[in-house]
Amino acid sequence: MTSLKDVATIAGVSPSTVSRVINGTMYVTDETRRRVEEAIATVNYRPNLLAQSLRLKATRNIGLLVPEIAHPSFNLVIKYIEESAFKRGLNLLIFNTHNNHGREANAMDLLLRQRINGIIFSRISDENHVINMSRSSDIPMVVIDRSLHDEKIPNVILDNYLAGVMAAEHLLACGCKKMATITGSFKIGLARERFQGFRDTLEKHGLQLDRDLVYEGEFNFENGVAGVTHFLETGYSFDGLWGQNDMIAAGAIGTLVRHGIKVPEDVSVMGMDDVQFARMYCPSISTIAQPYKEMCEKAVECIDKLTKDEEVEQFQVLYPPKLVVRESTAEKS
Amino acid sequence: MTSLKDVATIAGVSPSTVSRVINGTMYVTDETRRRVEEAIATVNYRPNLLAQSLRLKATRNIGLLVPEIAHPSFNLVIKYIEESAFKRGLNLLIFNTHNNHGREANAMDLLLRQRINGIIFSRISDENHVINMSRSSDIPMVVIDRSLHDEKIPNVILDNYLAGVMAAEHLLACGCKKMATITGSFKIGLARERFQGFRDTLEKHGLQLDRDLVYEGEFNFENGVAGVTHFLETGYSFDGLWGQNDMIAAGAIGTLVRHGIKVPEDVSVMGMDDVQFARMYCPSISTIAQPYKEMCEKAVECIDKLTKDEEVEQFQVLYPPKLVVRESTAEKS
DNA sequence: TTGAAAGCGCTAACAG
DNA sequence: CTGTTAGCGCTTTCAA
Repeated sequence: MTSLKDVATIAGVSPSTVSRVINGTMYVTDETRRRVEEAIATVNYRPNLLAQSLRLKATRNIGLLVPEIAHPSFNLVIKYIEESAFKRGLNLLIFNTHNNHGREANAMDLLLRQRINGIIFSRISDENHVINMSRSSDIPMVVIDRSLHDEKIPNVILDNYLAGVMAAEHLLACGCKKMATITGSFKIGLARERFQGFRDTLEKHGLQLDRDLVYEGEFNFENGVAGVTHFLETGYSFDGLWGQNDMIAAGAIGTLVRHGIKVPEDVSVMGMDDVQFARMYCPSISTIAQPYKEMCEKAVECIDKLTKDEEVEQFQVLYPPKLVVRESTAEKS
Repeated sequence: MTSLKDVATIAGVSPSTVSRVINGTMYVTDETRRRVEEAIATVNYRPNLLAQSLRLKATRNIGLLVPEIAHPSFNLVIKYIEESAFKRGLNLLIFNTHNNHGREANAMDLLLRQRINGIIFSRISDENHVINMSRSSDIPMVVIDRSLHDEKIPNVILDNYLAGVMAAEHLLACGCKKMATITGSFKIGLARERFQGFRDTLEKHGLQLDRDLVYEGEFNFENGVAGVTHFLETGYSFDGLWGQNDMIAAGAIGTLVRHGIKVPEDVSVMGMDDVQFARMYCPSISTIAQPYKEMCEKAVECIDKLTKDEEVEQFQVLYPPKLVVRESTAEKS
């Protein structure tokens, strides 16, 4: 590989001059500039980013930690983070943490040691050692998707309570009288918040949420299947159902249909997130969309600002969800 | 950040000794080793990977270029490449090329300039300048998913012709008499190969594939919708349909069902890839699975071998697809 | 406006 | 077994 030094020799100038031409850091005579540019072109010189980063103590790479790459919603997060990073000339390093503290710590270590420009976590674990690692470094960090209560790290998250409110309101608007819900684990804050928004809104409209129509489990397809199966086995009937994400909703709809229960005629079913397959499902899934694109853009913007030591206006940015009505819900006739 | 030099001072040894302790490159007295390790521990020293990489002219990072991060099948590719990379202590840089030559070239440039350890392309464009970039560098490269005819770059790809054969055979086994197929663009080699395998197999069993029951388009959901809509509008009927990927199949199934045509009772529908939502769909989608996990593992293994200047046994590794039978196909009663 | 020189943090001869 | 030295490729004072 040709180095800056080689270019300098060819152009008959000093290395510093070549550097100045490349980075435009100082004024250079038109004549010298021309000679340098010519030399660069003839040997097809490309600056070594490693050397540059070592010298400047900074890279143009950012790290993204997700609990599961193949999860449809993190899939969107990865896509949009990459997109925003690209726009700002940042490259993206991805780590799948599998919700595992060791993996998380390991990824952070690797990133910090490469003088990463910033780290975006979705679902940081609240294990102390990870937080401590972040504290002890001065690398910009942002949490997306799940809130973390640490004054130093900005949060870019959804208003999950409002999501619950909106889900309840839409099902009520459809004329549903008896609601069920299948949730993620209540150990996770956002599952509780979504649930509270949902329950509070039903109560406000004089509808009590039956405890036996609440099924708590994982944020996956199987849990949607398990929830509906449980409701049917215990003989509980309902005409409105909210799954706390689209995979739960898909499992629920499939199970209802396989039991000869029509969606949306007999039961209106809603999901959440608006992942890609929600619109491809049959029936297509009504859902509460997360503004992933804006949230990801914001997260990268935060990294950028923190890098430049600018103030990040709000410590916690709360994004409003959006209702998307499709086929799986309909007004009772 | 504390440097190796600091550790050396604290331990009262030379920098090289510290380096030797860390890398285990040479024998060091137990006593000195202890002192160095103690010093490392007290200041919580972590070697700077940038400096190390600059010196060694190599990183532990690899690059992955995909045409679309949010595409369900590339999603799996990303997941499994990350997994295989992690197992080998490699970090993953991701670029979304959007099938765009400029983006591709830009990503390669950025990667080469960081002395990336290797690059995995899925869907490299056959534009000359990208190939030329790869030729002129000595960085290990591998193509996954779409074949590239260049003697220097190993290919890790599926036997797409066989996939077509298997799809045809399964539909025949279901007792289908009149076949339709919705394909990706025939500009893409793998779409042609899949089609040929499908058509040849039908002919071998004495079934001619009706030209009017072949619909060519994009590899997406909309194309599945468009294909079936077209068939129905032109009055062509069929009892077996193969969509060349699962999204096409999903679009096709949804459109059939919405027209009151039952799947699989009236029409058996198959997809391809076995992406995540295939099993979540309703009806769940029978499909031709790609062994993504093994393919990704192979791709990373190739990078690893090429890095060590080992020979990569085969230039082109062809993987066999696998039939996965679910609800969307069934034997005619 | 340009060049010389130092140094980012590390490793690897080469001596001893 | 360990220290000294040079250098990976770049940027940035400082001086001319």
